[in-house]
Amino acid sequence: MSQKLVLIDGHSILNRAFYGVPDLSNAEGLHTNAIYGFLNIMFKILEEEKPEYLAVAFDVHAPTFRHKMYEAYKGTRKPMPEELREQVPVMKEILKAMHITIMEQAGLEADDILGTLAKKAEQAGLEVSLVSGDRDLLQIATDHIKIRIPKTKQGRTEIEDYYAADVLAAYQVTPLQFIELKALMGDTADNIPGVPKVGEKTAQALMVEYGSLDNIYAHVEEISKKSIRESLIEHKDLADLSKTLATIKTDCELQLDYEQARAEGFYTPEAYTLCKRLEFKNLLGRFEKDAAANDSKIAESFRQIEDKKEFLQYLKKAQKQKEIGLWLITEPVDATTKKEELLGVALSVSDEETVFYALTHEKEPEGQLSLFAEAVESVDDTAEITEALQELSAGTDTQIATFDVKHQYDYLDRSSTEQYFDVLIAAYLLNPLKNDYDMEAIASEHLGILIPGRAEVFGKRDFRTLLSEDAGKAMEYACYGAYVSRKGKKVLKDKLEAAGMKCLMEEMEMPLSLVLYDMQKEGVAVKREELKAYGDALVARIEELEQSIHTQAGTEFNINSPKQLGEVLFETMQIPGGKKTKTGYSTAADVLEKLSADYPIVRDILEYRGLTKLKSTYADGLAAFIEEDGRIHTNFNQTITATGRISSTEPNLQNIPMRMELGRQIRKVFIPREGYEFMDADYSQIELRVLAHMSGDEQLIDAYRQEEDIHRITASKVFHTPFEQVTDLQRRNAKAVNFGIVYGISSFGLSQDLSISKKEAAQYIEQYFATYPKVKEFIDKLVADAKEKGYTETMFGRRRPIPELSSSNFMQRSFGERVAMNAPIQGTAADIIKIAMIKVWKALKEEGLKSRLILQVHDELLVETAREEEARVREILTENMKSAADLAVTLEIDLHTGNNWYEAK
DNA sequence: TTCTTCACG
DNA sequence: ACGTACGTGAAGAAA
Repeated sequence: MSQKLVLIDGHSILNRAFYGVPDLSNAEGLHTNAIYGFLNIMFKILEEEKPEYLAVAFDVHAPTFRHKMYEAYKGTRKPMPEELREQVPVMKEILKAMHITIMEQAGLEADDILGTLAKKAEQAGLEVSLVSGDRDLLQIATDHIKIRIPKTKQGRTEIEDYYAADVLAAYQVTPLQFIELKALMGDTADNIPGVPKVGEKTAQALMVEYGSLDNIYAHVEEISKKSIRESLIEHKDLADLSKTLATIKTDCELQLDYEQARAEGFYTPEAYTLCKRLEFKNLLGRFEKDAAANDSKIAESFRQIEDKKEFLQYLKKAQKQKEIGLWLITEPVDATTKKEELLGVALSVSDEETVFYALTHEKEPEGQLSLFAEAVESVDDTAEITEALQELSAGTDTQIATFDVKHQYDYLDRSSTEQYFDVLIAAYLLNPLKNDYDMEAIASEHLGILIPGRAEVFGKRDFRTLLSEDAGKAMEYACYGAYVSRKGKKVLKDKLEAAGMKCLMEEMEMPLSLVLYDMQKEGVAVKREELKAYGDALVARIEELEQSIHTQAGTEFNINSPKQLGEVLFETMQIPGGKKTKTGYSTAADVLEKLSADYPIVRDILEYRGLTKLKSTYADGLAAFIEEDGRIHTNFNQTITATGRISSTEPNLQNIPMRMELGRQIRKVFIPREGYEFMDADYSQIELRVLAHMSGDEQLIDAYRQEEDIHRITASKVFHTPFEQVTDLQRRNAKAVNFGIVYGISSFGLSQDLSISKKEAAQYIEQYFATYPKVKEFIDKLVADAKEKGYTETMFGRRRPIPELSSSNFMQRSFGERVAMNAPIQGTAADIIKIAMIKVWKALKEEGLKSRLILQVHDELLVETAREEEARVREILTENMKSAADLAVTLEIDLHTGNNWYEAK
């Protein structure tokens, strides 16, 4: 058996894959569909052929001789879409990482490289498979050179194979004649003009009859069809040019280094890391076992300390270190609670030394006393270890790098945050668009090292199980955490500094992490019984509505199912209001509301929807989160949002009903503890004020100086109406435009919101911009700057990348533009309230007050206030919120107190 | 797991 | 011509 060479036409396959694979992108916003498709095709071919050698050819972007000839003839080539262009360098990077030979040479097209290499290999006695999406290559086919054309359809890749005989069978011409066939018929995709009026059929007939281009012209007078004959004669120059264009060179000065082109050693750690970054989860398996061998080098320096005394001494010694990495592993005590216990401590002091200690926990004796109870020296050493950790982390002599510090404050010194650096927060600031920031991702993206992933190590096990089942793995996993934290700090700190976010990190996010920790720890008291009663009260009405809806529909169905509901309303009942979504009928509230006037059943459905939402999400949902202390401890997440806001989960306490009275009643179950009251302060239109400041628009700033209803003033200015005569409608419209500006205005969006025509909406916007000209200037500049830099920035330097801005897709690009307008405004407002939170928290703490900050809802702070401290807390909130930022307009707040959250709003 | 809907700012 | 307002999280259904 002779040896085999696989040659791949890089751009052509990438192109095929780009159009054949649905749009994909990773968390960085990089499009990846073409790369994904390419790799799939390549792996498929490799598995089929098992070749000895492999090379990929690319065009160099500089125009080649053939292009120039063509461009001289007719314009330029169609540009490559940006989504594809950005994938080319990454594709090459991944091929390089896989040690696959890339052939490219200025002045040579990929076709010529492929043709030359194929012919040379054939002469050397190899079997050649040439993979391309381009039928042009068929002219190269012989008995030993197989042209393979992959077709991607419906996610499946099928490959058409052509030896010389197959070309003859398919086109009735030999591969060499195929060149002239192409020259006659042309190829728009390949920019070969061809002879006008000669298409595939005519060209084929001519070639079959005359055998060559020369022979056709020798007998051109015999051609019966007048129009074809004349076109051939008139456009002989085009035929000749086309032949030159269509001919692939096979005699270039080019050598393939067969040693380097060996088809082996693809699965390198670099390639694995890249695949991971590109989020090709199902390709990762190919790399894993080879990559695993490489992991162990770092892990060789990891060790476990078994003896508690030894570990305590180690912690003491570590206090002399200036920089350490520390990672504490905690897990909930059991599935019923959020309460966690400390399971392990990993400490990394240098590249050579990272250690791990596993804590022991005394377990309650179950059932009868064991005979061996005396023999088991199982004591809970949490207290001792915690004490040592507190000592280690107190003061600023030892800088501690860690991952997710908020989850570890239980065991650390909390008198300041200056000694901590959280690589999780740093990674978030550097790119807030990612879905998760696990240790593996940070290690690979920022340190370029490969570490075993959580899923890989744990499977479905938790850390506790892992410790008992595979202590070595558990130790290694924990140590990686400390190691990556310590190493990552240096890199991330530099990156933050370079991006101008050092201050944001050190003075805003790190202190905030402790504030959020305290808020979570504090929680908020909820009246369990009242919440239950609220839910029960809903049930009766829900059941009544369910009956009524089923009766009116004449059929029993699941009202909660949009699919069934759509079918019942728009098919069974024949209610007009047609399709909307790709999966079926839309039954969203705005659709149903338009129908509710005419159809009683629709009114019932809307009411039903509202009530079941309250029951499931709030009544039942919240009840499940009340802990033993009678309080709900939400998670405040600091590394989720794209704009810098914080988010709340398990449960979400940032979306408790407010706008509708019935829902709002739920707020009555949130109560202060005995002897306390709630004090709630929210910023008044903080985003619009931020807009006024950032744009510097004198009119808008002036409007705020008047301390009057801003929407009314806007209406007065925009509609040229005296302030007192502004109608409610005018005010509502002005308010919608104000909101629209903050969201990244579009006439369509505004028209939807106000139920007016796009044209009218556009007029409002125009008038608004005429009133506030600098606002227009400002948001235009935001978009322009973002396009140039690829990201937007808040007043405090927080960045948000906007990859969509370079999209060739209108929808995506428009989205990017709206985001560019919104993110700096929403983000700056988020920054301001974060500053306020830190200031309020500090003031309460420094003055030794009992009152506590417990909730944040984007522009609102809730303080559980000791009654005797009311006056002082009022001052603290007011002062600190107002002075959180120095803007051209004042920051105003609305502040209320009450015996529950309902009263305090 | 993904989609649809809906609660909040 | 394209088809949306910005930012979240949770529940239930469908796939």
